[in-house]
Amino acid sequence: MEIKRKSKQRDAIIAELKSRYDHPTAMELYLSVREQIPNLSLGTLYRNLSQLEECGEIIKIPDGTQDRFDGNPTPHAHFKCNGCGKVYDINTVNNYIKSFNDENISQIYGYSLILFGKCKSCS
Amino acid sequence: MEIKRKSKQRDAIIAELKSRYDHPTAMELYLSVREQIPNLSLGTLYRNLSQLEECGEIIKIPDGTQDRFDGNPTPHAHFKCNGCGKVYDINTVNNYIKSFNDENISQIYGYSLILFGKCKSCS
DNA sequence: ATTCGTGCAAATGCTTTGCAGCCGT
DNA sequence: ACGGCTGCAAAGCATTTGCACGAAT
Repeated sequence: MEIKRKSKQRDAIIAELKSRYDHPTAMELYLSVREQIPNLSLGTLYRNLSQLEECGEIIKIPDGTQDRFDGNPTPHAHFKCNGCGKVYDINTVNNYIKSFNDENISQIYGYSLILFGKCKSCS
Repeated sequence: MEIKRKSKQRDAIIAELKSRYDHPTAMELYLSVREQIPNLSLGTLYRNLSQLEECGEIIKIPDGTQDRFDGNPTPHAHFKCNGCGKVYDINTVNNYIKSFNDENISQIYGYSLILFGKCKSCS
């Protein structure tokens, strides 16, 4: 599906997602955007999130439980702390992954890497 | 939750999962194991899968849509082909990831890496 | 005998979808 | 005015859970 018109709902969703760096779940995002657009529908949120993901504006992070969303569409890795539950960005692996070679692989379009462990402030 | 007794259902689930290398979804696994245990319940399958994941016997692969399961608990990367939908194992990244360093990270327990692209036979 | 594990079915929770009306073009 | 986008509510689907019974120790 493609985006043909603008809407204040979608603008607010994008703005909210790009302004924060905590990789919210759909519900967290919903609650935030609702502060500006009180009658925003959850269906609209999901419809917009999948449209935006499809056209590469945002990315979806499967973290094992719920999906999370990231306003930074450049593929990058994530680190999830078992202690505090925070999800951090990691940018330095990118080149390594992209140039990765394997007998089965012909082309790599993208990836999702999530590390699990303990962050410095939790240990 | 911990495993206290043995059951033929769990044995069959483990055996099936360890004998195949295609990273089945819960439903695919259910249908296979049902050939040996026709009245296996889906609830039992899920209960066992999460127990086994918890005690490190198997791992869960979040691939963006449904979860898949892997009988090889050693952390390793996966590659999913957009063309045929197959999920391949990749073992060579392991050392790189495990030794990875970042200012926020204190310890890495495990990771989930999935690459998306086209495999050789699909291009 | 105890109590864990199972089958069954109902419940849950996230996400998707159908539809009528609204809004951007 | 046309057709996409929205809100609402119902539906969908994977997964979880409550309960009574069967099975392992």
